[in-house]
Amino acid sequence: MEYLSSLNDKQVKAVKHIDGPLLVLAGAGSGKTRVITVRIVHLIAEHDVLPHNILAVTFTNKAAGEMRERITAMLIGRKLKSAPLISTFHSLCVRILRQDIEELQEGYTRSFTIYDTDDSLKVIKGAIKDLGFDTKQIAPRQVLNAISGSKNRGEDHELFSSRVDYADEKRAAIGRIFKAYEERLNNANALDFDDLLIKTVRLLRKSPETRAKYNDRFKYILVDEYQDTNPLQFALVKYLTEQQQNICVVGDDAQSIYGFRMADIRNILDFEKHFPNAKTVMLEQNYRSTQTILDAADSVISNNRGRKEKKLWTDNPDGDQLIYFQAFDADSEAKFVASQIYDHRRLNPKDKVAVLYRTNAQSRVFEEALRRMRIGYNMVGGFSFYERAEIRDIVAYLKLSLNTFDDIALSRVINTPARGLGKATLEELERVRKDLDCSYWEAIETVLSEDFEGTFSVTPRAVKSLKLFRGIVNGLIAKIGECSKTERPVSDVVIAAIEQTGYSYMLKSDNSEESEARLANLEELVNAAVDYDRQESDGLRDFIDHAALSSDTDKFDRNAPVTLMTVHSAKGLEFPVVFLVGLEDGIFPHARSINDPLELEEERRLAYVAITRAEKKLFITHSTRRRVYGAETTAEPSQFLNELPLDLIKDVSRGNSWLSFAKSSTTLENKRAAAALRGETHAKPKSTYTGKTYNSNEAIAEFFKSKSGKDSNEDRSKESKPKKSGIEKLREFAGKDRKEPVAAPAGRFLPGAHVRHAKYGKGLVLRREGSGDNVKLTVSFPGFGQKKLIEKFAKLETA
DNA sequence: AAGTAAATTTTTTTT
DNA sequence: AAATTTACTT
Repeated sequence: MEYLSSLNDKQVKAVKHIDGPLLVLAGAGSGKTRVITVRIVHLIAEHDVLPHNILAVTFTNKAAGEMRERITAMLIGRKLKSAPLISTFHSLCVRILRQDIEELQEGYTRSFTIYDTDDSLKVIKGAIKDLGFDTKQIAPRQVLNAISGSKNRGEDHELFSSRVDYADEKRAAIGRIFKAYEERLNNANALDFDDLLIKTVRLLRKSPETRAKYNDRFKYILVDEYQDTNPLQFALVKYLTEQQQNICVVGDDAQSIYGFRMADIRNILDFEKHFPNAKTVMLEQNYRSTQTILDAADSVISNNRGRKEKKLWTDNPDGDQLIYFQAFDADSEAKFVASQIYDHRRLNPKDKVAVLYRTNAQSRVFEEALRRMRIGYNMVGGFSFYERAEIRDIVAYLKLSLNTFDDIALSRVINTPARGLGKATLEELERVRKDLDCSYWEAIETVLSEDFEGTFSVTPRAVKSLKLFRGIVNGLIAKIGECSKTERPVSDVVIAAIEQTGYSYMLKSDNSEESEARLANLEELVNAAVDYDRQESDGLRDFIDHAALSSDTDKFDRNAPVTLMTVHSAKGLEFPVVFLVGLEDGIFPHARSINDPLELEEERRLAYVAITRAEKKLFITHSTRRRVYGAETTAEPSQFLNELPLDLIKDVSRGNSWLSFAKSSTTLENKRAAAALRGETHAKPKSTYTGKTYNSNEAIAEFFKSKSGKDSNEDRSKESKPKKSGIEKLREFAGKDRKEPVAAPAGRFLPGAHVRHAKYGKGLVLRREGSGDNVKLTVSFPGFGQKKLIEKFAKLETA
């Protein structure tokens, strides 16, 4: 049991708890993955549990892969007949459904197709058109979000529609689209990502036998990142552990960052309620970061109201200060990051570096800067291999061959490569499909069948093309059958799909560089297929499932010197050096979250996750100018910067920065103001607040008021979740405020104007009240918060 | 029917 | 600014 010696007492406690529910509340960097992996090894080695009977569930393939690797390494040398199943929620569901979905009797067969987000959007677009709506009035993306949200809360389209207020036309429309969407998926024998969970839960609910079967199979279940489970995932866990109750969940409420996917933090907070007799272990010793980094993280997260008090501590040294850089624009920010990486790696070549940003769109400038300095990097997320058009085309051929009801796959490839099937033919086909209420494939069969010759308005040329297309797909179907018993059931079919569809001919006859790159990509697909065949091959279907469920996130390479990724993707990872970039209001926290206190708290947890990724060095940067949709805008420093302990930060900006102002402003007045905003009577002695933190109702009220002047034309009323009435009122208030005409003489400081103040420096005018000599201005000074000034006395200058 | 030019939209975060 | 969709020419 030497593997136990490397654990602390609490960790050992978690590992040694065998039977019954166990909750491990594990702070950032407290060795949570270690506990899970050692626990699994312990179950096998000491308690003779068959690996086959163990299930560990994670959220990402990346996490699953990592865990699998570690466990395999620890179990090396033991002769085991089976391996524990380590899987994401989604692939677990696919595994169950591929076996038992027919029990559900909802018309689905085992050869169902998985629709990814892109496919779903296409279905929605089709449904919108079919119902006579316009995609301009109803954004498909918005519909998908509404549908997905509803599904993840465990609601179906009927429940959705029953909740429609008749005055709300848009919601009523979405309800109808929802229904049509479900019908289309059902007809196509297709499941979207959410359906994978829904159908599995429904199956387990419906069939006690199936439930018993999996309870029997999975005697010990572990769930990682439990704070990110949504109601469906919770239900799944509940059913799977119904009999044996051997459930171990690990998570940290402070790191719950998937609220937008309906993750419910209460799942972890109420674990003891959901699973009586649960034992709880708290892991609070951090092994990862320096004290300074932990202080910074704690200082930020302590601004959240809804959280379990947890005190993370470490034996690690204080370490370096945080390094702060304010850039002039996004390019100079990237340049700074690249040169710092260069310098750091010259002295510490072994240190892995991560650049973390809020949104994928930010990655570009960093890629360019790193390339310019010839620093090798690895980017996670963004554009996945399987998202490339040529890969998707070939995969679509394969999906269609496995399931000819897959309308989306069919419409993707019917004229790819071009074979002379144009708009007219496709429209005729669509009509036939609608009239007969069948799939495209059946429509093609009908159009081509001799019984109906002359019935349809298709040109002879089109008939020829359709026959060609049908021949190709039938050829592939035959090929799949032939190859299924051979040594190469996947790669031979993939090669056939590339060759027989005319795809490789198309790319080869076009001698552009792009075509060559695409051919190379297809070769990579073949390589992946060959690899798949070489491993214990589960056949073509699994290969395709894998393509659907893998996002490039799991392509994370721990050996890459520099990794670029979103903060979300970085969860669960750690790096000696971390750059947290783009700390600006509107980016981090994201503009979409700024108006909702709960979403803002999630952004703060996200910031907490970002900070706690760092082991030794943390760089934080922001830029004063940034392009949004190609237009240059000025950017305010992130409100989270205000929440950091400023005395732990070293400013390396050129010239005067937001931080230099913030640091010099430690007047009593500001401290009092900050304390009052937090609803405290006395400022904490340790506090270094200088500005406003937006976490009290008053502050939020002021925030709304101030924003009203800024983007006055924006319609932000639509499709908002039910919120606290107080917030609604504030919005209304902000709305009224907005309409008030601002009758100020020209040349004065109107809302939106950039001004300079002798003491506070640059600021933005948010509000203007009164007239004549009594004009009062509300001005936001980065680092000082908002100030009310009498225009006459303030001696403001235009900046 | 296919290729090109013009217009329009896009950005949260992920399986 | 880039990518996607639509409109227009051949």
